[in-house]
Amino acid sequence: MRVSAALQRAFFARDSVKVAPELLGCMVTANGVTVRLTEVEAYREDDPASHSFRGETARTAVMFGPPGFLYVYFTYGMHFCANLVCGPDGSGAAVLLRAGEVVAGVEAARERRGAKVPDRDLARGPARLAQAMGWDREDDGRDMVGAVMQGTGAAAVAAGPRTGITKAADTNWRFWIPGDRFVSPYKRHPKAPPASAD
DNA sequence: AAAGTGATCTGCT
DNA sequence: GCAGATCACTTTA
Repeated sequence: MRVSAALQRAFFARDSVKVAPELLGCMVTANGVTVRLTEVEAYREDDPASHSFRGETARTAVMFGPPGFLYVYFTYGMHFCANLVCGPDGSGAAVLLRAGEVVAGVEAARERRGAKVPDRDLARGPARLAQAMGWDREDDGRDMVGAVMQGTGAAAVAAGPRTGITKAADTNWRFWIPGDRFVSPYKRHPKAPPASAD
């Protein structure tokens, strides 16, 4: 089952913090691989941890564009990560695709990730997921409406602090399917201030 | 715990 | 323009 392009665009046009948990359990297909999302994080313009926080730049242009497009960025000199752009056109919000279960195209995914990578690790981690999907800088700005399908959904959703960031390290905008094996381990950034104790 | 890697951003000139 | 810091990560210890 799939909804119309207009309805799906409207789905992404909402607040990324609302959209993120609803993406869990959804299927995303690209380049011969389909993943079921198990872990995502929300970012938006009023968020110090977001690339969009300091305004639009050449890199973040897609993030400030219309919703439903893919924002791909390159980091740490070797990794790509992928987001689904959210919010209305002109707002800098997106949902980072952090992990998923490869449910179709395992062979294609393993070809990109490496022959001896176990199924569990094919897309468990944002850069791993992007590599499994065959995404790189050329996919920045690609229209994802039609590539995202509602799956069986998530039986439950957990929320907690986002992984690997130094700013806004206690904002609970990471969402995952509790108990799912295809969720990456939480790692606080070594330079982030100690966790708040509430 | 820290290296590896390079684009990007900031804050100077 | 240019230097220095930073970085939504992965891998190997």
